Amino acid sequence: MKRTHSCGALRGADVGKEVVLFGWVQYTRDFGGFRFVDIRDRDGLTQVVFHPDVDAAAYAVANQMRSEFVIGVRGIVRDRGMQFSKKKGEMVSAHNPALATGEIEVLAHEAVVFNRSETPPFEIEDDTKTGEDKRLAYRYLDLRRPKLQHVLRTRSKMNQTARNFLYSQGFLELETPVLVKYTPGGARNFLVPSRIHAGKFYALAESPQLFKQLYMVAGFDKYFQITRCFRDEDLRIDRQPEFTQVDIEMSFVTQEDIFAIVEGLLFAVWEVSFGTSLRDRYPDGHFPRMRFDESMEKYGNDKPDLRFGMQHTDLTRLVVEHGGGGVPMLAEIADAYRAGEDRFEVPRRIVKAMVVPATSTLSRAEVDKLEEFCKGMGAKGLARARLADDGTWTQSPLAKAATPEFRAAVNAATGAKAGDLLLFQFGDTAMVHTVMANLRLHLGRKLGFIPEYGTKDDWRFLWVVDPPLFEYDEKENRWAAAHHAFTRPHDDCVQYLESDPGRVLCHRYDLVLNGFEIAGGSVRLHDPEVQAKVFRSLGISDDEARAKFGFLLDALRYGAPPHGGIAVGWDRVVMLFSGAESIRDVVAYPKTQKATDLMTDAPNAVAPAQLAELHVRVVEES
RNA sequence: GGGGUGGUAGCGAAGUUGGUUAUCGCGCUGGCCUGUCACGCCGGAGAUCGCGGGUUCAAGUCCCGUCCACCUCGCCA
Repeated sequence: MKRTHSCGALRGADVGKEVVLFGWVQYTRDFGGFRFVDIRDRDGLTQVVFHPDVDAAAYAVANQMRSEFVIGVRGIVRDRGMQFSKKKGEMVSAHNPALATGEIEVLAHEAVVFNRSETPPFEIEDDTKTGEDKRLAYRYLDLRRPKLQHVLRTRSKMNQTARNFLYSQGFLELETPVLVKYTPGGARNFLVPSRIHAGKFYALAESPQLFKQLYMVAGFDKYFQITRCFRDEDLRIDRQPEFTQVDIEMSFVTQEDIFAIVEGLLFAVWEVSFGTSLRDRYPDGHFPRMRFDESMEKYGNDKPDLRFGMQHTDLTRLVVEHGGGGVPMLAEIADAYRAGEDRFEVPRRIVKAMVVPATSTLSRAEVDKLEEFCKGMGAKGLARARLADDGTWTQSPLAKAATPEFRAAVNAATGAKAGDLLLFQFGDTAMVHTVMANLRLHLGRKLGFIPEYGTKDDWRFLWVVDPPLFEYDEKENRWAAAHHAFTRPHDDCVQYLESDPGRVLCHRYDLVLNGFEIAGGSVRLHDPEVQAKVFRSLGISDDEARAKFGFLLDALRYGAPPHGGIAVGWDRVVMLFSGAESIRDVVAYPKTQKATDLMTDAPNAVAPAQLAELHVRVVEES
């Protein structure tokens, strides 16, 4: 037998043809005298009829068939036609409109079982309720489900589209090493011991960052790569320890040129994923932009989900003006600002609020649960106030202390109306941002403004631009590079590099989609003088810089072109475009949240001899 | 490392204030059935209730510890 069609191919027009189908048994339905077998492959499902009057041998084979057996069938395509339904007592159409092949069936003249299957640990069907851990342990069975087949096929098409698009724009697909030198800072690296060099290690590349810049120095002008990156950090719903980036770097470009390429790329990929044009939503072909500081102020993070409102209001200045408004804990913050211990340019402590609309009634118990939710993220509590008709606050520990002037000012600043619920956070800036950002998302889901996962067919792309070059490391008590030390500062900020590092903005950009960062990059710093200033701000001496990044600094002195680039988090794009619940649903063989592989049981211990060869000794922790 | 949710036949779930044969659906299996398509009908097998301690006359249920999965903070330039 030689296969003639896939299991999703046959239609009414094929009636009368002799065909051969290969595939897996999806369901069997036995009627005593004859038997239906649904045969499945990656293309679809076809109903096969086995009847002893047509071929007794084939019918006998069919009686052996069970779920997931691998079979071959030769037979004639025929229209399902009208059939007498015993249940309904009349002639009815036997067509199945739910099935692409539902007009026809194959009347079997010959059948073969290529391989039997043990009863699978779970059924191969799309609306599976089987737990993810079970499915990961039998991933090869899970991947048989049409849903996952579809995701991986779409992913394949998206890869092809990305390649075609970037080739069409003059890019070269160039490779970079995975085994690289360890460089400190940034994400934790996986380390690979060297057998040849006792006591020395490679790192798995967390990104091709340095090598793609060296390609620019080497004159390749436009580089891209669909590449695997490795980071030994804790996992999340959108993070895997190994993940795929569409990595891009270009010479002689501005930020605008890079945006245009990524927009073009995503418009093209969107089209093959959805069969529609993103121009329906973004007619000029560009995504909107927001400054980093605006994003932080209104959304508490640098990846705002724009599908709903409930923006934050920064009340810090207002609190300072009102001397705390009568509330002791706020007065403490106000005093610190007035005494100059805190300053607005680089605030260490802030006060923020958000409004939960009156239409979204939250019970007292629910708000108490929200408070626990906040405490889990480091908040001391969750101050709240419900607005009465006259603007006074009820259900609030602040109600008595707050002065009427302060209360009115807060109501005005936040735009809160009668019945609305005000939620407050104050204290350490990073904590307040984290808590408020997650609170907003949590409420957004709880109140039904956004779904638990997926998009609800609402797509909000956004470039977040002009972030600070440095952020202050409270633990180390010094300035650190927010992205990396080779990001180009804004020209009008260079003057502050050494005097006031916190004010320096830079040419870094992230592309955000519905609250997920799907791409990030920067225009690189290629001016050695400015580079030296950046290192000085970071407290990195010339010697240190040379030890860490010597090869790159050398390269930049041999005629480095101005250049910049970006990396697209490909798994996240596939996840969002395919409506998957997590990144694991778009990675064929993913790791668990503890970075294990439930199917292969990686990572595992190895034999002492193997360790000895690598000059590695394992130390038992006490 | 912190906060949270869950773990009961192969799979998904129920299990009351602790009470003696641990329930249901799917799957599996035997039988019947000539138009189903998640076929239907009748019967059957299948569980050390994640694991280890403890309290109790008695623990799936209460307590302590621990493992696994998931969400999240920290972390992820």
